[in-house]
Amino acid sequence: MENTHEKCAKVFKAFCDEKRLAILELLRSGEKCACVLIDQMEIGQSSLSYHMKILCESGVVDSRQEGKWTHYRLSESGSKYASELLQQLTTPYVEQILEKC
Amino acid sequence: MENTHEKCAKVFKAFCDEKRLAILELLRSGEKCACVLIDQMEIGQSSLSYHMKILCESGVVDSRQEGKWTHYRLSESGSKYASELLQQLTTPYVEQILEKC
DNA sequence: AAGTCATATCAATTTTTTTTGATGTATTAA
DNA sequence: TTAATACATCAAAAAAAATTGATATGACTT
Repeated sequence: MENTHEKCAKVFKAFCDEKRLAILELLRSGEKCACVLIDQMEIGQSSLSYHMKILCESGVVDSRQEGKWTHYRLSESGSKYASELLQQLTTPYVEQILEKC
Repeated sequence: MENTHEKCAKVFKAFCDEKRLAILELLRSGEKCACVLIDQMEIGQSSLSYHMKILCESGVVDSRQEGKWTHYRLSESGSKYASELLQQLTTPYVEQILEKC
């Protein structure tokens, strides 16, 4: 049960950091390889790798290996999942009031 | 522009921590005062206060003072805003391809 | 096979977040 | 007016996250 919150928190880690938001913004315009992201983000190589891992673990980003390059892109299914989760987390839960017969 | 990411990240801080997710879950069943949350969360008073501040700053939670009590509840407008933001952040941006005449 | 390139991972350090205990401030109760 | 309650805020400590530099790995190149 508490593990649920841990997994859930992991999804939103993608969005709670400025740099990761900037990366997501770059990915909105299409798949990018790590080297391009490093250039555009002005960030160290291992630092980018760290953030990409968090983004992939959130499910919001997918990666694809092509030779020595790694390409990253937004995951449609992951985004949909995050969106549904957010919805669920913020929707009031109304206890069913049982009417007397 | 970069300030945008900072503000945006703030919204999702509400959801990237296990304890805050647990608090949100409690609030789904209706407004609660701090003392009730402290009881149910098994958390220190100042620690709860800290988390409630983050939740309120995210806009997802509203607070209401009543005498010496502070009541917290989910904000419908804040939740909607978070949801729209998430949508925007994960929607591919397709550059308009101008067709030749 | 040896060298180079793209990236992941590791350990150490720095920075940020969270917790804790103490203190301050209203508000209500006696 | 004194005491108690409910909470915010502060400063110090602890814990977690992020950055950095070094090293490792696996693919292409020569």
